[in-house]
Amino acid sequence: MAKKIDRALVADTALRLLNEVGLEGLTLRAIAKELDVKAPALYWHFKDKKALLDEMATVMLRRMNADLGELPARWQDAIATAMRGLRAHLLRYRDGAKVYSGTHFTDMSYADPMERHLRTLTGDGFTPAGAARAWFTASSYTIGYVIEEQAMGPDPVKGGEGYDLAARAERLAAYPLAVAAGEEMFRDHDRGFEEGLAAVIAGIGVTLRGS
Amino acid sequence: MAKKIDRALVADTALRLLNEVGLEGLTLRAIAKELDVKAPALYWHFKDKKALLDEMATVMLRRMNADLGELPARWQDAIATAMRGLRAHLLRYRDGAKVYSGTHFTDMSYADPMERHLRTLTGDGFTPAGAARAWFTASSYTIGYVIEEQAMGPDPVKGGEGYDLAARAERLAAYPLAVAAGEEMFRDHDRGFEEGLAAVIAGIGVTLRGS
DNA sequence: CTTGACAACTTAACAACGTTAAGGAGACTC
DNA sequence: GAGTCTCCTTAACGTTGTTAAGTTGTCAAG
Repeated sequence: MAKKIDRALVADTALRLLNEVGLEGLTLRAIAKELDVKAPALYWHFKDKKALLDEMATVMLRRMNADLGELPARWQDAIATAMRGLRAHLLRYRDGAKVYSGTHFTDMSYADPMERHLRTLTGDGFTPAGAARAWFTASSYTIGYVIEEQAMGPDPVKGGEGYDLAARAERLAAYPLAVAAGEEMFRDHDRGFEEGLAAVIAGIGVTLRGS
Repeated sequence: MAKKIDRALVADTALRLLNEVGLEGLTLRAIAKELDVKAPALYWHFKDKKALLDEMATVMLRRMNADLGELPARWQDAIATAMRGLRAHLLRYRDGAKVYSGTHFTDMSYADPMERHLRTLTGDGFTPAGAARAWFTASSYTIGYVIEEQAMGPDPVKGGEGYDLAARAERLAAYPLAVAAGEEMFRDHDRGFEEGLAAVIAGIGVTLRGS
């Protein structure tokens, strides 16, 4: 009841609430109520709502890095593991990718894991610039993928009704490839992500390594 | 003064205004004022604000497809041209990528160009599913890239002061690769996009073609 | 002409939002 | 025991998306 409130607790509570109400429903008053506090109290800990969202993204990143453990030795596995972890953590929260993307982090906890990942790449034939480019390219793919994934609604293959593919097929009867593409894109996001990720990593090896 | 207002005019005006005020400043009252009309009038043409944003994204897509012309014959060039066009149109508007991503289109004008692009791929050794995966992978990369690009602010190489790289380098003195990565990522977005795109396309050729 | 209907707006108002100003309770210091 | 600092409350402001109800213009039917 009379718990001590600090930045970490606010951000954690906000992330929990995010899963229940989504980004639209994530108001300062709702977060405050969850903390048994009135809305203006949050302004003691954060200068405005954007600062709170930045902190939430930073907490997501910290948790992701905490899950990291030993890095794989092969650079392909290092990138693949990191991107799977990134996607998994973005998917843990409703609209997680939207919250994460385009915020900038409130501390430097990202630097150490990033340095280790980049060192794996440079130790394997990448120039520093090439490693950075590889990292940014894979991250862009992952974030873009998850944004679309979360915007599409629940994965139909996992039970939930995400999108009416039959109706879509009827509207697009004149465009058979577009129909097939829809069925490819709306089904089984896990497999789809892996296929795209494999392509991105393979391409990084071909065009970015050693340049 | 007494122009006829319809959905297309509203969406076009909103897109123009977007460049002046950004997504945060894009209120219904501001859009209405631009049209010499009061805010509730917009509800005659759109059921709510989200429907207007969907229409804006659709207009962006239509303009993109209008710029399309003859498709390149090689599948690599088809994807590269399409993704450069996508990025260029997302960049035409402030927060363009955020508006575009995660909205769903209000008509079927996307189907015909998509079908033609996919046909280029299937005519070049891709299965329908492989072509769809290739398309979605490249689009995810492009959208993710532009979201980060627009969130980072203006390209420092083009004059504007986007981000203080010197201060960043000082904070991260213990992490030399992360410093180098920052300089790679914050400079010259055009070249960075091309390098990542080349990697993605190369990887698509290796892992997705003929499967 | 008048009537009536429909389309395209206006005026007025609502609840909810982010945010600020001012103040109060409780603990810690000198 | 007075003063200061931290952390929160109460009250309020201006804006936002949105709804309800009424007004104007247009046009066809009788």
